[in-house]
Amino acid sequence: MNRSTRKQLEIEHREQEILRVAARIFLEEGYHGLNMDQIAHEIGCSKGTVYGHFRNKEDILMEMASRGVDKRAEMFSRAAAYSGRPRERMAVLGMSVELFVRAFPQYFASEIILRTETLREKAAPERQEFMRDCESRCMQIVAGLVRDGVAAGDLKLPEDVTSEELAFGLWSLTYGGHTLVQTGTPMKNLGVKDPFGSIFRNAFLMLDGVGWKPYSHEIDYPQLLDQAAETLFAEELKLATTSTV
Amino acid sequence: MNRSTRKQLEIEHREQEILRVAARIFLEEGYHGLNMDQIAHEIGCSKGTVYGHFRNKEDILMEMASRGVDKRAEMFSRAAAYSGRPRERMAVLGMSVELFVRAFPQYFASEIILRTETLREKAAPERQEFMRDCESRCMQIVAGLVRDGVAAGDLKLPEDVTSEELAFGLWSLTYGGHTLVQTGTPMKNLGVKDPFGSIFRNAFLMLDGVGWKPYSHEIDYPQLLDQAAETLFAEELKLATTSTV
DNA sequence: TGCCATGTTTGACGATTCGTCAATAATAAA
DNA sequence: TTTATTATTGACGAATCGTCAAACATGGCA
Repeated sequence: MNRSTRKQLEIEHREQEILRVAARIFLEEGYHGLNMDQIAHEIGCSKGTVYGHFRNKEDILMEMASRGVDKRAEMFSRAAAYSGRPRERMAVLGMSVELFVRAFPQYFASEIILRTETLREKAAPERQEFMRDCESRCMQIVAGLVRDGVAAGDLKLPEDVTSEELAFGLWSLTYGGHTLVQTGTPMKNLGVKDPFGSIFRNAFLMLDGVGWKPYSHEIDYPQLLDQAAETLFAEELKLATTSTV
Repeated sequence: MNRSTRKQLEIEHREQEILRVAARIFLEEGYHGLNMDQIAHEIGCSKGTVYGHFRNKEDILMEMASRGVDKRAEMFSRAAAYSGRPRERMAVLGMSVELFVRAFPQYFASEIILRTETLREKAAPERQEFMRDCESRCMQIVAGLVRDGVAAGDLKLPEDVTSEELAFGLWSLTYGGHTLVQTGTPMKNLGVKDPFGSIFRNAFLMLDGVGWKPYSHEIDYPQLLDQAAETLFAEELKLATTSTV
C-alpha cells in the first residue's frame, strides 16, 4: 500500500467519522445543537477540514438522510425477495419501515427536517440528486411488488390508479404516520393507543380497498411478520428494541 | 374609546402585522431568511418589541402553524355540516385539505418545519398547547364523521380499528402526501402524474377498504366536490387558484 | 398645566455560529 | 535534497441571536 492510498483511506475514514459524530449530536441536541465547530473538535480536526467534506450542516444531514433511505431500499429488496405471495411480501416490506424508523431514529429525523425545501436546497446538488435516486429506488421496489400482485392475478388496479400511485399512497401514509408519531404528537390522548400498529392496519385497509388478495383477515399476518422479522431483519430488530428501551 | 384601550388595540394589531410580514418572508426566503431584525424593520418597530410578542422565530412559526390548523378545523366543520351521506361529507372534507394546502402554502410550510421536535419545543409552551388543541379538534371532527357513518349503517369498523385510528390514517396519508408533494419531490418522474388527485384516490381506497358506502365508484364524486367547493369554499378556492398561477 | 408613576419601546451589546481564505504543514515527485 | 502539489489550520469578518438598562410615552392627579 503506497502512501497516497493510505492518505485517501484516512480521508474517507474521516468522512465516516464526521457522519458518526454528527448523527450522535443531532440525535441528542437537535438541529441547532449540531454545529461545525463541535464536530471538528470531537473528531480532532479543524473546522476547515470538515468544510472540505461538506458544504454545511444541511449537507451533512442530507448525506445522513440519504444513507437512511439507501438502507431502507436495501431492506425493501430483502422484503420483496422473501417467500410468499406478493401481498404477504408487501406486508413484510411495511414492517421493515417500522423497524427502520425505530432502529435508526437519527436517519429518520434528518429526513423529516429536510422536508423543508429551503433547508434541503442548501445541500450540495450531487447529494440532493443521490437522495432522489434512493427515494426512487424505494418507490420502484414497492411499485414492482404491486405489479407482481397484478401479474399473479391477486389484484386488479382500478383504471385511474397506477402501481406507482399506489406506491405513493403507501409512502405518504407511512411517512406521514411515522412523522406524526415521532413528533411528540400525543397519540394516546387522541385515542390512538398503538400508533405503529395503527399505521400498519391503515395500510392494510388501503390494500384491501384496492382488492388485493389475500385480504388482511384471510392470513395470519402477525405470525408471518414475526417469522420474517427474525429471518430477514434480525440485526435491525435488535437495534430497534435496544434503542427504544 | 379611551386611550388605554386604543393602546391595547395597537399592540394587538402589531401582533397581526408581525405574523403577516413573517409569513411573507418565510414563504419567500424560507427558514433562514426569516429573521427578527428584518421583521422589526419591515413593520417599523424595534427588535425588542417583536420579542415582546414572540420568544423567537419558532414561536412565530408555531403561531402561524396553529392559525393554519385552526383555519383547517373551521373548514372541516363546514365540510362536516354539508348535506349528504357521511362518506360524501368526508370526501368534501378531504377536498378541503387540498384547498387549504394550496391556498395557504405558508401555513402548511410552517407546519412541516415544526415536525422537527427540537424546533417545535423552542416555541412557548402555551403556543405548543394551542397547536395540540387545534390538531385535536381536526381529529375529532374527522373521527366524528366516521362515527356518523357507523351510526347511519354505512360502514362497520373492524374490531381492531377505532374511528380515531381511521382518522389518524387519513391524517397520515394527507399530511404525508402533501408534504412529499410540497417538497420538490419530482413526482412526475416517479410516475405520479397528478399527485393531488392521487392522494385523494388513495384516501378513497382506504375508505373502500373499510367498507364505507357508498363506494367511490357508486357516486359521481367529482361533480359533488365541484359543487361543494363553490358552495362552501368559494373564498379558499379563489386563493388556491391565484396563488398557484 | 405640570409632575409623577406606570408601562412600553429602543437599540447597543455580548455571545454564538457561520463560512472563508491566506498562511502553514505534510506529502509526493524529481 | 529540493521542489511542487495537496491538505490542514484557525483567525477573521459577517450575520444573527436574545437581553436589558436607559429613554420614552401615557394617563391620573394636584
